Amino acid sequence: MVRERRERKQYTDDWNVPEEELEGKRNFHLEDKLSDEKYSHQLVKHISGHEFGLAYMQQNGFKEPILVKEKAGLGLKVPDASFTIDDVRASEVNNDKSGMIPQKELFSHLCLDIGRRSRRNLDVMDVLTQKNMEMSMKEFQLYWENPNKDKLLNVISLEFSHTRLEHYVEAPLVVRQIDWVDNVWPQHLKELQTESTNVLEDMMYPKVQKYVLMSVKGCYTDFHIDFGGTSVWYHVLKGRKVFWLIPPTSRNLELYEQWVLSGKQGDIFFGDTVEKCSRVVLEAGNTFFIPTGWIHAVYTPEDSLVFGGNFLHSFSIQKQLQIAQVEDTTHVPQKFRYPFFTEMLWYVLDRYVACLLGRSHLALPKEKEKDENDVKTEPQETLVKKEHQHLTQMELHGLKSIVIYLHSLARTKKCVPELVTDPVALIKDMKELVEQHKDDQPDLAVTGKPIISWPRESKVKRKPILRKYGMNGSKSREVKKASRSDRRRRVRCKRCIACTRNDCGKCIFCRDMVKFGGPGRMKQSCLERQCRQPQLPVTSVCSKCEVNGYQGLAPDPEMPSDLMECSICYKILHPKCAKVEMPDVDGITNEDLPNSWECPHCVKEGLHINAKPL
DNA sequence: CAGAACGTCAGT
DNA sequence: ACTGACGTTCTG
Ligand SMILES: [Zn+2]
Ligand SMILES: [Zn+2]
Ligand SMILES: [Zn+2]
Ligand SMILES: [Zn+2]
Repeated sequence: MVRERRERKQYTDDWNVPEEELEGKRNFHLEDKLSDEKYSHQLVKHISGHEFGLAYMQQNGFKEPILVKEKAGLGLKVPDASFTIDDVRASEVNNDKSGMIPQKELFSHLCLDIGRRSRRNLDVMDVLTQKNMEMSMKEFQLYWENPNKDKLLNVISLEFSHTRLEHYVEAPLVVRQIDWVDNVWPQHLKELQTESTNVLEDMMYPKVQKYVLMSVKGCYTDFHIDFGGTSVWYHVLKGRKVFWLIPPTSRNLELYEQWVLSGKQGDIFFGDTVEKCSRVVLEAGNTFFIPTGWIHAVYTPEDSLVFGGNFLHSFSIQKQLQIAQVEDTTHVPQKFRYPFFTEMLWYVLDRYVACLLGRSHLALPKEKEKDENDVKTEPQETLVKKEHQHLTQMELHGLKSIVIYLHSLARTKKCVPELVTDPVALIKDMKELVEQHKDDQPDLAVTGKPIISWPRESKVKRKPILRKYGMNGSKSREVKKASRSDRRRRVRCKRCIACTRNDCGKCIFCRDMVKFGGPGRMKQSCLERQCRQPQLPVTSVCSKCEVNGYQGLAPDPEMPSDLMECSICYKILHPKCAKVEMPDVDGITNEDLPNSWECPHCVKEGLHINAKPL
């Protein structure tokens, strides 16, 4: 992936090279490079999806490209390959389910959706002229489906987070565990992101996590290094790809700089100027991982569809910083670089200090159960402390180099995020952290557990008052577990804080409501109005005596029902009626939910032990 | 009866 | 896991 395909273009722009020279194309033949035996030696590590976890990372770091042939075990989610538009067979065969959208359409629907929602044109590279051009998603779809193409167009910088497509794709688990965007960047900032475009001004976080690449046969992307020293995951959904790979040794990076600055990219196949260049073929279904700084070129031998993403992480920090410096010296414009690269470094320091020393220097908005008040607060005391956690050498050295790197920046280029209240104190804490960990043992650092991550509670904030309505969790055969349909539906109490609020008009359910201009299909309560004490319907009656919860009187809104509903068998009873049947056992009242207990019968049966959490 | 919205399901 | 869609239940 490249943030926006720049390649040569960036430099031709800057230097104002006449058009004619651009038309010159290549002075080498790709066929030679595709077959030449001198690229045959392998620099790529082949491992299984299960092996490539966080522990692998902590053990080995990520210094060589990794090829995983089968995605099983990676924790990667991609759409079914039948997604692709040319799987005509699927669309013909699936006539069982009537009224279904033909599979054939799905891919283009999704891609169109990207275009529609972002109101943005695609950045498309014309392979022959190496020039970027814009076109609408619709135009590209026509091109893609047209069997008689008169030129080579390549889509390699289409980031699709915050589009419909995004939910079809999840990065491999390791990546999600180490990606700084997921584990370092303040969550609330990322959540503010709405635009699906990659316009820097609208970007609230480094939006580089999910790319789709669409390339027709013959496409070629010349040698480059991924922006900001990012690593890459790269899954070939359909088609095939050929990579030429060059390790980021100091010597090679130096040569790379020269090659880029020479402006002679079209004349020289960069792979021929270095000592080692390795070629690898990726088949459909393969997942490829490119480490920081690896210089690579890509050829597309057949129409291809690829999902991938870029990420920074803690196991190649020094290299990442080194690549950032390469970008400096080759004058790569900001818009082609990792967004908020330097800001991210500050956040990294804070995250490590917060997670290991328990002191955060971030002024984060506090989320409290107290409702109502969502205000900013001071930097927080994170009271997470356990036994000593060992850091890998990679992390330790990396963190040190961040400090040095930030220190080396000119005052105006330090990019301290506003949220970082006291950068000086932060640096000081980091130095203390490094000191504390100077004797950390590498083998003890291989835990398979992330050191830095956000508390996973963000979503659980909304009280799970109605814990899991249906569901038994019990395997026991003959348990006369009431089928879920027997469960009495609850209704809002109309008195709690939530019930007395007004519809917010902004949440998904409000926006769905007809009164707010929505289609009214979801038919759900406003999120702000989710009842804290859902009641049994006033029409409920005891299953034993068939009297309601109000001594047979008319329901009084002031008086609570005296019926109890069993959270296990769902029977509704007066406690006194239950007592008659089973005098020796008491029910267990559930404090979280009004009129809820585990009835004496279920308690006696010991069924409550099956009450699984969640 | 209309209006609200609960719990569940299927698709992603 | 997350979300939207839906049938149905509940209230007044
Ligand atoms: Zn709302
Ligand atoms: Zn309520
Ligand atoms: Zn009764
Ligand atoms: Zn029961």
